[in-house]
Amino acid sequence: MGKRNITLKDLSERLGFSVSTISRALKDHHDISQETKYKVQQLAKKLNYIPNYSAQSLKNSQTKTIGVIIPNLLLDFSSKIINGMIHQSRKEGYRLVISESGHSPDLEKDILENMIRSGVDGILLSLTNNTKNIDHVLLAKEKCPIVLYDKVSDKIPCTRIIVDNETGAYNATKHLIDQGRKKIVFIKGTDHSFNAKKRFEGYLRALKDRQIKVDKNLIPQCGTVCIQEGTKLVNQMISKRIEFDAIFAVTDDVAIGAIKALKKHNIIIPKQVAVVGFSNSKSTTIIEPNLTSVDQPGYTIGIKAIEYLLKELKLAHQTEHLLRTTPKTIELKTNLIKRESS
Amino acid sequence: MGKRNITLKDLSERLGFSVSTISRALKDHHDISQETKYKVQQLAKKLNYIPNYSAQSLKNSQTKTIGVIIPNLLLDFSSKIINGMIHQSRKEGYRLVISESGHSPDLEKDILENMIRSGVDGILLSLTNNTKNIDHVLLAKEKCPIVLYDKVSDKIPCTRIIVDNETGAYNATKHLIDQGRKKIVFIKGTDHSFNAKKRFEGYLRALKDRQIKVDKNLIPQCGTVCIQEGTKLVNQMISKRIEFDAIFAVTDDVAIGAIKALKKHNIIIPKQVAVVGFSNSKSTTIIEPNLTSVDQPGYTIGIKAIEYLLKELKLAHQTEHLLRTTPKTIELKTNLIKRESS
DNA sequence: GTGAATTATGCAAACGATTGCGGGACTTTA
DNA sequence: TAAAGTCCCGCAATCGTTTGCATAATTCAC
Repeated sequence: MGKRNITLKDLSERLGFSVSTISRALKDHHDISQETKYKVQQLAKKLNYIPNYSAQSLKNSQTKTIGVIIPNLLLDFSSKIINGMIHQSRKEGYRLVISESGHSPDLEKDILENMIRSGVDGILLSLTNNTKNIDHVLLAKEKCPIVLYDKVSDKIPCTRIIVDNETGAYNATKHLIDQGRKKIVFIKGTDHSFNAKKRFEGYLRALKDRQIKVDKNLIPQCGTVCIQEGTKLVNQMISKRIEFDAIFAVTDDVAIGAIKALKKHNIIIPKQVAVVGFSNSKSTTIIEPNLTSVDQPGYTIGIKAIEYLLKELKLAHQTEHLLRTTPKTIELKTNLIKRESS
Repeated sequence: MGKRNITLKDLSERLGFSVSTISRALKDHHDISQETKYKVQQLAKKLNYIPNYSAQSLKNSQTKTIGVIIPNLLLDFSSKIINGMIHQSRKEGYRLVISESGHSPDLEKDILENMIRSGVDGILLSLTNNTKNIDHVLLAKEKCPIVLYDKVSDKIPCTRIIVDNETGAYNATKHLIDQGRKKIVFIKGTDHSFNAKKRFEGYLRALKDRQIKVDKNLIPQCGTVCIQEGTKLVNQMISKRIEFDAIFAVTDDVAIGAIKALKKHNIIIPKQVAVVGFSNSKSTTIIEPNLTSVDQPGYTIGIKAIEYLLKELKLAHQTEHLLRTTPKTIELKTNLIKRESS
């Protein structure tokens, strides 16, 4: 602004070449002579020519932008994922348009539609905890490639980038069992969360492996997944005089809430009760005792999500239409970080 | 895309109207008869017509997207800011392209240029802690409106959205003084950080107001601003047998590091030493004792940043060129949250 | 020295939407 | 009945870039 941006036409007028020659010269087309290329490229540099993105998008019908939908940005884990996406997309020459659904399915739907209207080449989607109806996703999928990450659903036939929640939870539980813990509480997440379900399955498998029988009293369930809820549930168990020697919580926040409750009742961690969380968020090293937790490779999720989406974009671009590749599921390994709480 | 997107031309062919009539009918132009409008709008809805963003951008020479550059996403405060931006921009019909500079001036410069190439209408910029040379920003400012937020510089003549760091620090320090604390440590941030400087000034003013003289021994300085650094500095002071009865840290992380050091030395908080941080991050309620901290309205910063940038965009659009409005500085109030640590 | 191949460039349509201008059909006014 | 006004609508240019095709100039082979 100030003054208008330089265009191909400007260059063409200054140099006496046609616009098409300028265009080709700038992209080193073999039809153009070295001399001409040189002149054009020099002038372009001198005048700081910047190709008009919109015009290119219009012509090439690709916007080089990727939409990202995330339920909650205010989590360490989310930031890590976004970070990976930012870095990888930058490397690949794509822009990222990021929006937050705040765990509202309606907003999710709206954002999805909006992104498609505003012309993104593809979308990275992590579902709301409350997304039950998935029609809007299926519909969106008809218009542009979608890759699911972290919070996924097996009802949506898209490539999925997730962590191996089941094995992560299995290892965490086994870690507790190996210490001789027998009465291991599992604080469950909400019911229709894919991840929460997998973590529960991991817990169950570990118990089964070691022939510990499942005690429903030891498996309270969160309404919302947060610190307060962890505290509340553990308080309840204590006041019901339910006995336990370990707690594995579906989430770090819940685990931290649990720790707070235990400390309030002067229960010694990890001597009397060991605690393990899930996510390895920053808080794990701030709470005392430091919380053992299952680390999820958020940054890598971000990277992979971009990678796989771009693969699909390239395929779609070659074949000139959305193809129904059999969706893959990429499961990333978790890593149990042992700390003072266990 | 399976099948091509519907265009105005498609509608025009189906209905027998010209493309221009279709265009006008869709935007409720008064030149078009009710009947025609109805027909067009019906068919558009039925076929799910989506105007081509790139074409509109090209024609209107505005992309309806805003670039956001942030030094570090992995902070509660950053997430809050981004959140505010996301919500406000959405409300105003703008998209957000977000990138992270990782506190690298080179990357900052590169991202800035890239955003301008890729055609954003305006940019929201929070500077790197290491940005000394600001030429790239001034240069970018010639091409598109920039609003600075949070980490700003007074050398750049742009509108600034910041919190009132000085008053925040002043109040925090006064709070400590009011409790009878006399030997108040201030753990300083890096030297050329605008915010850190202001916080230090607030600290100094409070001391001056209460006629406490400044003791350089009580003002250690961070290399990098993090937990470890806080611990290290406090450990040093203790081993040097420097006496103090309160610590005000430039950042929550530093304050948390300080608390860890104090606890390790069995110093009772807040009885022997009170601690106050800055930012009111999530960790403040996880560390024990809970940390008193200066709350910064991150979400509001995000909102305001978008608001003021859009104001400038509208002005620029009216006057058809970048105008040098005298840049305003919007200072948002902070709020001291008192907790157990003081 | 003629035809073919190569090299370098320009023409013009296309991408999809917007908009100033012009004009036909119809109604109103004097 | 002629002039003026109103209402609807289409033509065509435009935004900046890309690209298939045509064309002109030059070179090569025989």
